[in-house]
Amino acid sequence: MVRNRQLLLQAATATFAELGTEASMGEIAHRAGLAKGTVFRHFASKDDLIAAIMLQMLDRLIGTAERLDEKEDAAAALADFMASGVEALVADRTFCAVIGQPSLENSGVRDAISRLCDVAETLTARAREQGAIRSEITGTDVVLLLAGIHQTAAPLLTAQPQAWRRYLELALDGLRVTNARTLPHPPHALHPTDAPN
Amino acid sequence: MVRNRQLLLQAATATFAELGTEASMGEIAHRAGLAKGTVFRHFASKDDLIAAIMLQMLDRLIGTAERLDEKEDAAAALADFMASGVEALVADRTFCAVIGQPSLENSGVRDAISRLCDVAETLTARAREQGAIRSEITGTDVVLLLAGIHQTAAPLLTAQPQAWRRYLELALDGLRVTNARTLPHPPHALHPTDAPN
Amino acid sequence: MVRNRQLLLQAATATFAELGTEASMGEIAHRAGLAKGTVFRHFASKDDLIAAIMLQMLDRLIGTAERLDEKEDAAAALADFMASGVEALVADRTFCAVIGQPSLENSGVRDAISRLCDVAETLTARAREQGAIRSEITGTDVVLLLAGIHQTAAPLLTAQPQAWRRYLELALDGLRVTNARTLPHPPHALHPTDAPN
Amino acid sequence: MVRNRQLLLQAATATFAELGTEASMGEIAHRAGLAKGTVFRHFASKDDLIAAIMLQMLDRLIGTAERLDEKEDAAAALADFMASGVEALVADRTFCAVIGQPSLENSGVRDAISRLCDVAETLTARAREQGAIRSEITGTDVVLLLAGIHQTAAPLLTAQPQAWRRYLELALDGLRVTNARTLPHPPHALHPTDAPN
DNA sequence: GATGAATGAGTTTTCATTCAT
DNA sequence: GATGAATGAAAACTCATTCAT
Repeated sequence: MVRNRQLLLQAATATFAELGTEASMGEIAHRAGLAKGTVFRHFASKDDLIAAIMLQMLDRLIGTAERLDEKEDAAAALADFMASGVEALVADRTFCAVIGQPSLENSGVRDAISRLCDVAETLTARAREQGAIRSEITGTDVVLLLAGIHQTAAPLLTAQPQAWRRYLELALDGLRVTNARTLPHPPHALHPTDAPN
Repeated sequence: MVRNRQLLLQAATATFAELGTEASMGEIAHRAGLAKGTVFRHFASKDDLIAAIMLQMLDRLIGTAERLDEKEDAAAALADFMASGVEALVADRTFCAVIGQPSLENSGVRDAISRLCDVAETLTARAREQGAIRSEITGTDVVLLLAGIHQTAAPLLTAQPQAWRRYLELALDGLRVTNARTLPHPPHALHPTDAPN
Repeated sequence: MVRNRQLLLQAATATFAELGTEASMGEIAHRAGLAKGTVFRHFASKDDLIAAIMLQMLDRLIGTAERLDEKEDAAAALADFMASGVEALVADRTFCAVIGQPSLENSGVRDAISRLCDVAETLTARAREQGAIRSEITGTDVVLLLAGIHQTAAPLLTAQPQAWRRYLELALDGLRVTNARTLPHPPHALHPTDAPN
Repeated sequence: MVRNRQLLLQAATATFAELGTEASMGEIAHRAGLAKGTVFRHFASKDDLIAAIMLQMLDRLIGTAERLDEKEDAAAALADFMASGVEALVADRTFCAVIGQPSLENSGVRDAISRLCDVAETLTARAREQGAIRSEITGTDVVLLLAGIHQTAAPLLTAQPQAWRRYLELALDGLRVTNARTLPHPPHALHPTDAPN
């Protein structure tokens, strides 16, 4: 049933957020009020479940980016995008843990990350053109920063759930600096095999 | 034997850096050229071993900070400290993974983090007073940023091991901005439960 | 539906032949183009399904024996019967695997095996009387030899699908010897618990 | 400890003989009076355990063959070898179940089977030369017959543990026939990739 | 002190079987 | 009658931890 799938995704998201990816499938089943076997009926393996959660979040974030791209003010759109992104990570540690592991060789997730970088680049390009941010910043930079900002605030998560706003603003201030030296390392794509440009 | 303890710490650091915290005690023992039982003679549990590694790294970092505090140029000292810190994280994923988990209820590590925040605050205060960075930035902010910058570059780690330099510079640029709005969330200590001083 | 039953028996026969008795009910349902639940509507349990397949094969073999019994030449009839029997086993490993397990306490199968031994005995008796085979050989011996001959050639099954013919002939040569010593162990019925007749 | 290894091999042999290869590692551990983990300390996987059992039996059988080869009377030596072989199978069904599964891609076992065929061929060759058996029979035929004879008697195993002697004699009588037609299918090696001859 | 064999709880995953639709 | 979602009892295998030698 489609409702059980939702139940499982919710339970898994919450469980992974709380215990990390090492949380057991049994725990997730229990929290969803279902039997172990049912988890495997919906997601063939633990990796599949993790991938599904990440895809869900990535798709949401891509949608947000596309909606924000219709805004006139590119700088505000970019800031809103980053706020949405960090907030999504705060609600679900899984994303962060897995985005750094290239071992998750899930093509669906890889593709979604590429798409996310693409829409981020669209937003970023407009902000660059409007002179709102440094000219050297790419969409991939912006996506990478999401996880970085989240991580910065993560140790405070329980005591200060909104602390990420402080570090997001700090990062935005860094992006907005226009009279600074060129950054010391060139930008790079996350999955450079995607397309030769 | 005190030499075995060193062997184990080295092997464990390398193993955790490579395989993450899920690496088994057996693997660590093997890499140290010792038997499993010996690991438990030196470290009562896996968590203890992890804590010892973190302590080692934190102590090194505290030492670095203290040495840098003797420098005249506070801004340069702070930048060097952050570079050392991020580099240490890059060399050892364990730190990052654990710092966000308040579940590591190890008082030794908590104390060391507090001390690190203290020396970082000393460095930061001088930079603030010299007008080199925003007046609202605290030592804790700086410590938190270490993990954040590392995480930002983490997905590129294999392909671009030096990418963290790009994001460190970006963060420093954010810190150096002086004409920006006040940050939206107040600063906070990492372990506010410590005795109030 | 009676047609679904046929579909299932065919699919199960093929599946067990290919994958052995460990093949899953789901796989069988899938190959039959039906749902798992339907398998259980037709066969109360996996053991029941296996028993049904064996019954089918045994019935076919009994029919063959009855038809061959009308032949004049008893020796040829017996040889043909054995060839049919071994060929049936070669086409379906299940039979062989299960015949040796007294754990399959299925009375239908036991009865069918008894009937098979009976018709085999009819054929064998005529061959004995015609002096074509040793006088001490029983129908049960002949039935047991079917599985034995199949097993002899089984390791070559993939590379040499017809190898059983070699060992069938060898066995027949053994049966035809008339000047040999009496066999060292007396003949026995397969299911001596059957009503004494 | 070496004694536990023996305990496990014994328990596993008995368990597999009784329940077939589907018997669980847990059951084996239990029968050996050891914990589950201990089984895996001695045998890395279930397949490894099965392979170890088969190797043990094959090595014993090879030894027997070599000893018998010193006998003057080649026919008697061959008969003794076959009796030993069938008896070994009767004591351990595992061998039979696995010899037919080329899926057990264990090179150690494959090599041992080859060696067994080689010594069997040595025995067989002498019997052939002494005119005691048909000239077309190979060592591989003899090895294959071991499992076949065992299988023939298998259904009687509980009621008549010695019934295999009846079918062994029958097979020997087949081998001894010298005035029979040539067998219909040529002989073949079990692992023809071993050496081109 | 060091060893490594033994332990057993815990993990992912499979699958026969049941049952509401 | 048919379906396939749900179940939960195994199964193979891992690993932190203990302890006799």
